Amino acid sequence: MKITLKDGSVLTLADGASVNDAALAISAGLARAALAAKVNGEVRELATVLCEGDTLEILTGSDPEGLRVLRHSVSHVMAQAIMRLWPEAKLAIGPAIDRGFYYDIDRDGGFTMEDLEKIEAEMKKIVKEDEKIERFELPREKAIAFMAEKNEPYKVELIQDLPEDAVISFYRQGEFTDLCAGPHIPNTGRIKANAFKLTSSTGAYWRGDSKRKMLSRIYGTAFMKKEELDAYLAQLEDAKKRDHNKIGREMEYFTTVDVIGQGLPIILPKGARVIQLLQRWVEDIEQAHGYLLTKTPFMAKRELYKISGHWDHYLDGMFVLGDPKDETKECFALRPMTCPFQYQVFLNRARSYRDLPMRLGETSTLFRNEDSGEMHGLIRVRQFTISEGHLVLRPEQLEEEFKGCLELAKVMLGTVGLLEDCTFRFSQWDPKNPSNKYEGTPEQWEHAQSTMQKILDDLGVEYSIGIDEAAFYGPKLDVQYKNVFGKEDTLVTIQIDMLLAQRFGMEYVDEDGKKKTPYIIHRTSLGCYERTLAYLLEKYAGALPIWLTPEQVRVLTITDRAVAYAAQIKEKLDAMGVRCTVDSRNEKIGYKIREAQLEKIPYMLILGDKEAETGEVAVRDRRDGSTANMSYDAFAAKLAVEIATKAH
RNA sequence: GCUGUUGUGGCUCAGUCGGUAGAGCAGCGCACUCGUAAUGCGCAGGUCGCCAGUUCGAAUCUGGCCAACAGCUCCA
Repeated sequence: MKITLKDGSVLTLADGASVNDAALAISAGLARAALAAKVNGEVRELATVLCEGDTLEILTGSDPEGLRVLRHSVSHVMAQAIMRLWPEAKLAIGPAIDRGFYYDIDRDGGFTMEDLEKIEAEMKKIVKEDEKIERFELPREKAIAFMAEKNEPYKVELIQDLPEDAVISFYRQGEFTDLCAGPHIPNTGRIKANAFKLTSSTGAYWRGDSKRKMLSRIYGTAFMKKEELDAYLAQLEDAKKRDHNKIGREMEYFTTVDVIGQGLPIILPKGARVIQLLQRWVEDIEQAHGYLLTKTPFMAKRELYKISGHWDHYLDGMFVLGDPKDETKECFALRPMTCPFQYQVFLNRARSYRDLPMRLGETSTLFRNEDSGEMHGLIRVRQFTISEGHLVLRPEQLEEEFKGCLELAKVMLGTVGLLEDCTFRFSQWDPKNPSNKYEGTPEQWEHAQSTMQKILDDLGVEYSIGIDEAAFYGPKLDVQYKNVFGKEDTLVTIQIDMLLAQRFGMEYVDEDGKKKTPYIIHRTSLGCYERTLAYLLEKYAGALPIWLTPEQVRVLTITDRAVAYAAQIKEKLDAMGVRCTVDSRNEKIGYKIREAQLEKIPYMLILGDKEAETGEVAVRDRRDGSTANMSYDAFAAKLAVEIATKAH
């Protein structure tokens, strides 16, 4: 028979040949490195028998899909090791994930780091035993009985929840058998004993449901070569050095204090300056894009939130002042969003279609009573300020205005340098959501979502779909960003809302003299300033682009004789609006340079007798430590260009 | 909220068996006036996260609470 390989070439094999035979026919080296294969586009294992006309791509550790198969098998080996060490443990699920794998296990007391070492040692034995990994299938009832007999209640539940017609497969290696759809590598010996590592142990709810039991999850990762594992672990360590929560505190951008409370960071002068720069910039750009700046209260009576629906959907997340249940007394709540406040601007008087689109922008501080375990540095806090905005629209303006919002957000994210690492998520409702989260009719949702989809497709936006990620009033386009630990959060959001205008009685008089209900877009342009600052610190490892950095230039004197000259230079820099300080302390120049370097100040001007005499400045560049003597004017010109172009 | 780890001067950390706290850096003072990543000497700084309990005696043992970190769940 003939099969087609990835590069288009045709391989002739005996009938009944397997993927492994094909790999051997290509080269012995490939057969040794092979972990799985893509047959007609589907990931299959090496034992798969090929058919005439199949297309074949052999997968090794250098293919992401091959690595996934390997890691999935390593998770089985880990489960086997755990069952050898602690036979009373109960297995839940153990998939491969982006950076490795995990297995959820029910065992009293969880696992300590010492336990992980024991497990690793046992895993190495299993690798050495080189057990064959074999697949077999069982009919539903037998499969349930099999796992019940093994006293694996989680596996029984998993099988029971499979569709009636599902193929129920198992994988066996030595004495260990696990319920699993596969595919897997052919034998445990193909795992490199020095190229996997168990990285952490933590809690995770059974089936991701916080009402159910918390199991112990062990995370690990695996590669084909020790060097790849070492490089990965080194890269993780390196990423942690960029953690904004560490450098943001060390470099004095923010801090937290016990007596103020969780999720309420103190933004220190450097952080406050960066946020001020961002806010001014955003407000100015939005003004240029036709936004009207508003300033609305931080709190309102309970009645406002009842109209908006937040009282019903969001009460737990709000800071309430007063007794929320006592209807005889006034009760206020700090705002968790700006929508109903900003709508009052529209409602201020009767509106004409000529007023639309009405683009309202506000640098808006919000308060959300997050659960105590959710706070994280500046990324997840209880009080934060966003570049909020609401656009009130005629229906036919929706598409163009949505595009405008996306373009604006892209320009801003691009300017600060974060756009290249962003991904887009189309957050949709889940009509099956059991907790009655969503308002509006299926028709309204269908309309809002199909409109958004059309816009996204027209714009050629590459996006993933997030089911059950919508707001209660409409679908969202979320711009997502990952922190140094790989955890993703929303940076910017653009939402279509076809419900709230009606609830607030927002209307406009159309050309035909009839009153109509507008559409609304909720959007942010640069998102939450605290969060954006956090990501900027991580992206640039604390060395922010020069237009944003709190201190752009530091003037360092070599001796007291240069102090007067330094003051002259500073005066000139001040006059051009450069953020600059003079370090005229009586310290050695190396000491001052070291400090400025650690503070990641872009330029140092080092001034001594020579410079005072010639009227030049010695410019030291933070990035490479290079120095060059030049006239002040030459430096000022270069600096002005870098700041004006917002270089990064 | 849940699981786990952690909490000692501003920062990084030491502190043995329960006997009342120690270093480096930073800060302050003095001397040095120095050419591209740490000059020397000296001084000061802590209710050991908070509150109870056990004990003759608690940084150390027990409990509760608070906060920080990672993960889960939730979310901008």
